[in-house]
Amino acid sequence: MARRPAVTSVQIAREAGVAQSTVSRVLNGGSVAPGTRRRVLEVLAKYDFQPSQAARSLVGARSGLIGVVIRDLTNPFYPVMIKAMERVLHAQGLRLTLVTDVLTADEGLALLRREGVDGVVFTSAVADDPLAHRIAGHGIPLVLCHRTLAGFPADQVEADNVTAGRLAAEHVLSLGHRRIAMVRGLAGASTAAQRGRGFRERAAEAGDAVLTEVDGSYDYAATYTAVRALLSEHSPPTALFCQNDVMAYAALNAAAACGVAVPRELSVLGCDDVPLSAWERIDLTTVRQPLERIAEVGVELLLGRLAEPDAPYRHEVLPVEFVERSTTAPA
Amino acid sequence: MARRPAVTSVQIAREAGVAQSTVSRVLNGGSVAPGTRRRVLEVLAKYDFQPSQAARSLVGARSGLIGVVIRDLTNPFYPVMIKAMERVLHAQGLRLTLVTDVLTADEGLALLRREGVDGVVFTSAVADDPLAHRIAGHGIPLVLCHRTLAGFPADQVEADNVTAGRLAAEHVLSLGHRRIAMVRGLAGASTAAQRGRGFRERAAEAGDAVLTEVDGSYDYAATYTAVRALLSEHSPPTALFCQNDVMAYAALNAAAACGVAVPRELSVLGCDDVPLSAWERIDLTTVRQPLERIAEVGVELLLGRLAEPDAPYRHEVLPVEFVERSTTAPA
DNA sequence: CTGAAAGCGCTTACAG
DNA sequence: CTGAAAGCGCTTACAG
Repeated sequence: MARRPAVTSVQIAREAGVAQSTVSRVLNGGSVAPGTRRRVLEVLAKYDFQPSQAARSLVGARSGLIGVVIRDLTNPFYPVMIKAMERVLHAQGLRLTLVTDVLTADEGLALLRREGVDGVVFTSAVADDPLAHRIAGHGIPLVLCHRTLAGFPADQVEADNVTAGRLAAEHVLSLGHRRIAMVRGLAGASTAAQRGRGFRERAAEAGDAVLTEVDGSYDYAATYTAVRALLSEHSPPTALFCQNDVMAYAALNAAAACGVAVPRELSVLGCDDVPLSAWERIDLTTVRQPLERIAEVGVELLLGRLAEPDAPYRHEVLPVEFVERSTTAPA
Repeated sequence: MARRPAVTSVQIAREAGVAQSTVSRVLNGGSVAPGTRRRVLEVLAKYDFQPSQAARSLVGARSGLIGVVIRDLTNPFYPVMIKAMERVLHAQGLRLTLVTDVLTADEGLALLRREGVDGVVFTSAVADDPLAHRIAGHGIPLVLCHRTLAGFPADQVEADNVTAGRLAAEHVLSLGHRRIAMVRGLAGASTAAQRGRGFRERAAEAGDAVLTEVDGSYDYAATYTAVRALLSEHSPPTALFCQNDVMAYAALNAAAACGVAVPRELSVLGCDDVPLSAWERIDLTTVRQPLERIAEVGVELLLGRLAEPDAPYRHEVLPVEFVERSTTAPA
């Protein structure tokens, strides 16, 4: 079996002629005489010794494992975030365990508990999220990252999504569009609520804009269908704000399928600025949120929390930036 | 600390009035009298007990953890595979730990050993891969999945990549193209070698085709640059076969950047058929390999190996399928 | 600085 | 069917 380690700290100790606890000390940076340390290090190197994580986390105060809860790994958004988190965690000698939507909330929680994660970065919160509450209820430190929950007792980090929505509306209005539509993200997601609010408020300020809303739920297929229906109505909108990039891709493709020219007949805007959006074939006008930075801050907040469990909660709001590309044009 | 479980099997045992070993038996399906089992189950449910994985894998024969070695998570290829693997593993009560290119080979190996993985699904093999050899060298069962290594002592599963290359060449030739280019994948990757071979052989059979090759290393940026250079030569090719879809996207975007019309001036073909390729905005002619099936078979081979360590090695080759879309046209 | 010992929470023979 | 005990490989006080 692969499981049982080929060599344990006891054997290292024997060969180095010291006690097992001494091996443990050189491994964990305890006080050891230079000569002893050198001798142990040699044997350690000889066998390329790797201490068993299972034993370590069974006895130690920490497992060194951080749970990361995401939704759909195939949304190009998440790989970017995960990679950024992995980098920060790895620099601290920590590992990451992924909980995706392949698991139910119950299964995800059970997993995080069985694994004994030190904390959780939660990226997929929705209003009254049962999983977020239950994780916290089990006393597992967590931070809300990317999507937040008002009043939730935890550190939180998100983009300035209200401004993102306002910037999108601003652009659409300045191009002269007045028949406007918005594809909403997932009900209950703070990003959807905030982007929607910013867009609506700014659109209302114009006075003469007509805003239609349809549901996309941050889902490609649902959006594709919804936008095809929208575009075949009597007087379709001339501009369409999608609350994230993936829905904007669906809209772009739906428009192509309907023979609606972008941006000549329809302007399309997204929100996120995933790398894909900069491709010439897509070239999506969107609002950039600092994806990697959000992920990094999420992890940093969690590590800070683990270091100082009683510090006051922090809530970071990161700036967004409008990115004009070629899917938008004057009405 | 989150780490220390709120309730352990000893406490469950006490409350149920049985020995701790009895709790273990109902947890693991040992023989227990119906009445006793019911009583224990009740207490288990009352606390929603979750046994510590650390303790379990420390003492048990298996950790229940499978390592999955991939390269770049941001290649849309991998999320699809990982999701498929997660599903199969989850159905067996197993978990997955990801090793990506955020880690060096040394770090990846150390991680897999410390974690005590029961086995590894290796998807990123290159010729003489040091990591694959070293994993095997440590006695950790592994299967080569998606990319293979001739003569490597392990179960292997891959697509019929030689045929994939042939099908691509066949299509290009039948459209009348004779000035042809191929963007090669990563040197040392079996997929690149096989797809290249199939394409070259079939192209050679035409007798009058001129084939140029450039390096893309399965990398978006490298391919983008290489294709821009290629398209600005005196007599650029009229058809371009990219050994995977990501490189084809780079080619499509590079062509757009150069003002080269696809498919009128340049036909572009990929290989993989990632979901993205079906988008109207991309609509890439490509050769489909059964992504999810490859992932599933990879996991199944590994589980089979764990069940029967001495079975003869299996080598599965899964069929591919040509998918004509709109990025190719007659010369 | 270093060793002997306890103990983390389980699974697995071993008795009965 | 069930309990008592050993032991997995470590970390962490506790002595010396």
